[in-house]
Amino acid sequence: MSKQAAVLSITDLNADTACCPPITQHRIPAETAAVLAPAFKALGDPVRLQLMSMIASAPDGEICVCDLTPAFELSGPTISHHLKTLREAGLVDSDRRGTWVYYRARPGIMRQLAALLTVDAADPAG
Amino acid sequence: MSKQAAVLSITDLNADTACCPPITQHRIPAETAAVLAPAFKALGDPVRLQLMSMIASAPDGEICVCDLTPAFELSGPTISHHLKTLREAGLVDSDRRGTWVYYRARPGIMRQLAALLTVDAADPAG
DNA sequence: GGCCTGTCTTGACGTCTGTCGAATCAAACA
DNA sequence: TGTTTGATTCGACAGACGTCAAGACAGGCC
Repeated sequence: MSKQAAVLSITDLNADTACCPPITQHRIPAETAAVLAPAFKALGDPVRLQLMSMIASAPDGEICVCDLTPAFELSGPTISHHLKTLREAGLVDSDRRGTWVYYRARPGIMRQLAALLTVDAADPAG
Repeated sequence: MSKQAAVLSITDLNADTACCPPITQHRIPAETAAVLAPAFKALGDPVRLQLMSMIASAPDGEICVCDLTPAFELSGPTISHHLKTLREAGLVDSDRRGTWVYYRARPGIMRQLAALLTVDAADPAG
């Protein structure tokens, strides 16, 4: 998969190297925006943001759905739906182990999003 | 404005000091998620993400709406609507100067969001 | 095998969002 | 003052989203 490809994918976003410079430095191409926006969108719901933080801050690097669901006053299917959204956005990975399903954060894409929002001290915007 | 207030506001998000540790370190409280999620949500649309990058990377730190609108194949009202969304999320500031309206990025909240997504090398998730 | 527990999928419903055309507001200029 | 140009607001509509109830599936235990 060449780095020069015009169209990015979730795979690229989870790579170790940054896919894009901060938005304070260059305008994002439409193709890049189309790939990155869903990730931000997935974090744009309070429930999913909390879910994401619970998963990302889990002591063992992963957390059981059975620990996530009771933390909200929402039905099981609703939590499952939100987790699916996070999964499809490439933010988390799931893994069934026996009866329970465990979720794990994907640090690569989180780094990409953080890098994109980086504000350099010397930026005009700063 | 005390730092211990349970409820945050957009003002807090634009402060220079970080309001919250990275989500890889602590679970986000519901109140914090409720304040931060709209900012991510605002960035969750490809058009708004491009608008934000055009504004944040503007050479003079600000950019005229008249330069933003022709960059998209969308009507003026639609661009105006997206800009309003970014404004209400606290991501940009607008400023009318004579005939034209200029938009400027608010680096404070961008830093907050970036800090929230920071993945430390020593994190279990990393 | 049969049952139970836990999770995910499906279908449905009300609400929110993105988009546009028309109207409105603000500033400059003749 | 009246006209022109630029940006926002209003009203409307199709499509997407968040939520739940009901059903289906996977795995463990008797």
